[in-house]
Amino acid sequence: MSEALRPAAQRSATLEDVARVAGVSRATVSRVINGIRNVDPAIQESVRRAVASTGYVPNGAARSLVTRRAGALALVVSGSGTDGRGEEAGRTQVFTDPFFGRVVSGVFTGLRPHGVHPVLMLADAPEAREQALSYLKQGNADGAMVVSTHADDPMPGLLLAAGVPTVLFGRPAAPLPVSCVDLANRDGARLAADHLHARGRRRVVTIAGPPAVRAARDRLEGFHEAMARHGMPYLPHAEADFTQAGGERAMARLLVEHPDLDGVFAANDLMAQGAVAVLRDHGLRVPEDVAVVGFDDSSAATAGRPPLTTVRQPVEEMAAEMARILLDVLARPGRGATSVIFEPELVVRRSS
Amino acid sequence: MSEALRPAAQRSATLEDVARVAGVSRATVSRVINGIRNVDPAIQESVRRAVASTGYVPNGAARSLVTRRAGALALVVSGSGTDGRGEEAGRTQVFTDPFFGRVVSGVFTGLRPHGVHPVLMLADAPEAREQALSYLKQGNADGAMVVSTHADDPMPGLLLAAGVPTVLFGRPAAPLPVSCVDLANRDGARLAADHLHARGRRRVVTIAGPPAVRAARDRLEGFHEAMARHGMPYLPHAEADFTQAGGERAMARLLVEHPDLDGVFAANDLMAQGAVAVLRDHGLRVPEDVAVVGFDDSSAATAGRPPLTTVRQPVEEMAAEMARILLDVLARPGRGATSVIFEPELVVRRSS
DNA sequence: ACAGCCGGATAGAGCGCTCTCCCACGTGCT
DNA sequence: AGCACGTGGGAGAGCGCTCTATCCGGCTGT
Repeated sequence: MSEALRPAAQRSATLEDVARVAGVSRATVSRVINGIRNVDPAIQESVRRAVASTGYVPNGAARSLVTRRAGALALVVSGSGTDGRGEEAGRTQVFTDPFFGRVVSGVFTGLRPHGVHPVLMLADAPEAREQALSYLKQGNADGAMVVSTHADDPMPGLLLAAGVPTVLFGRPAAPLPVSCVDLANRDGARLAADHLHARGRRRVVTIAGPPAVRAARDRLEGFHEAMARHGMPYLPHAEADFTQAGGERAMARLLVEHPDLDGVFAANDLMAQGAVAVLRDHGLRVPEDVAVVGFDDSSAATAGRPPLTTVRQPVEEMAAEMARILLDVLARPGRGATSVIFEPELVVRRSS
Repeated sequence: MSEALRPAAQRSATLEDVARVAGVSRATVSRVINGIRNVDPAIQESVRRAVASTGYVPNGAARSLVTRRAGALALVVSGSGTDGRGEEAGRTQVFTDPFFGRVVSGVFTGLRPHGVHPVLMLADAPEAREQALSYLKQGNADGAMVVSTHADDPMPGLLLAAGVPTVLFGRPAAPLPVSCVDLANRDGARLAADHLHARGRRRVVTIAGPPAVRAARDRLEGFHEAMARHGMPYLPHAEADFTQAGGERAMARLLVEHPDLDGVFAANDLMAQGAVAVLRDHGLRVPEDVAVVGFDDSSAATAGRPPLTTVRQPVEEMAAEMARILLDVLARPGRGATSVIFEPELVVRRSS
């Protein structure tokens, strides 16, 4: 909480005041304001006038106290400690990733019609996790949408245990009875594999995401599986951290070991972009010499030269659906966990 | 508010319960929990045990009701309607911009030590503005940090009128008595101008941001002013929307009219990145044929090839300072508006 | 030894709202 | 005429917490 404090504003009007002005009871004013039950139109009108003249605004805390709802939902960015970088640098990394922006955008889409606002919480370290958890238990938000990066992230389990209604972006690693939205990552990787194969690429490498991230593993496995079906059981791969710089380093390493490669699949667009940059640095042409396929179809896919062929993940839609599911859980509790899996789609651009 | 609703969880423990278990009064428990005034250590201990055994968590709404503090602050992204694009597309654009991510990161830095969480609000249209405003007036957040894109944005004025403690990122267009953080944009542009001039560039063009954005105007004017001092009173410029695609279009236009240009200053890195891409598409080498200087020093500056020379705007620090100022205003109200202006810095990389 | 203090704990009055009763007054049916 | 019922409105009991005023008991000072 800290020492936050509203300035000594003059006492603002309460229901009581409005009731007095309108010459009715508190209950009636409340009814008009919340649009509940029938109230004589004439009285409604006079109440409305009283509201306007007093400049009345309902007090959220008082309302929450009795309704036991906060009218806010948490958007929790969880997992991912600061991998060696400075604390803030790691944070900037996370929030600067187009993925995060798309999630926020989608969440707004899902929440806006209901007048609910997202509270941003970062649970990247044990104490931050505790803080976030206690904030939620205090009832400051009615539920949580969790974007969890690491598979072994304890946050979903903790939230579940705390009885906080929760929806995840991405299937949980451990089998938890919790709702989620996710992408068919393996299928997406297969699309990329089939495409590279169809383009005649036979010396293909992969830049994978962190193995601790479930989506990263699924993409890698899906890709390898599909390639195996095309008769290529072994594929070199390097791991990176979903950042462009990481992608660059991985690409450089792969080039040393496999100078004759002719195709690259990266587990996200940022890394693919890094790969393209390094390939060009080495005098290789994309796509003539090396075809590159990314994943996500984020803004990074169209930002670079050439624009990336990529596997589309409809992050905004997924996030909006996540918000809708949570709202739904809150509206009628007690129903089992649901999950919505989105289908990926290949978007062919000039990098392959 | 909508129909959000907590699930029928079993009644959680209240202060009363804890008091009963510990065999003391409610007031004493409250004191222990809030760490206020002297309480006998032995009693403190037994209260703590009672808290643990009951799993007590204070109810935020009840506390807010009496303390008149929410323990949350709003981060308002204001202005910028959806310029023709779809509604969600525009939102994604805003949130995907590295600038937004850096602001969020900085806000966390400033807020974390105080256990306060940011509530994200988007005020991009009249009704959204109303919604945000009423949410704030209800006391759901104790104050607002506003990132306003357009100079004629009414939000700061409305917040001020509503008595909501406010701090702006960027000076307000109209002279309002409101605290803010900002960058010395003109000085930053001057650094860019001096640098390009020192590099011997004499046919320089500018890709400006939307004239409705104050920072964009300041950068343009500062640049022109400095160039005039170097004996170049007239410089062609094109306006764009701070996006990479916009930067590309602007660059293409400028190339048609001024095929012999040898220097480009863009009002942010995203547009600079677009400029580089288009220059290369035209077979021009950066920096040999054309030197490019961006603005912000965002992740986009180091993402492309070549990495951009740019004017550093310490967005994270600025946002953290904005949060600190707001916290300060809340802690001791009634003091006049303050402003903190940050100094830009030239970061020379390979694009110039 | 008694007034005067003071640390330590309690009682209880709200904070502003919602919501469940309950009442008064028609209306329609038997 | 009598009764059930529906409809519009009021009274008042909390929701869980903080905080002021108050009380209690033991210690000091003269």
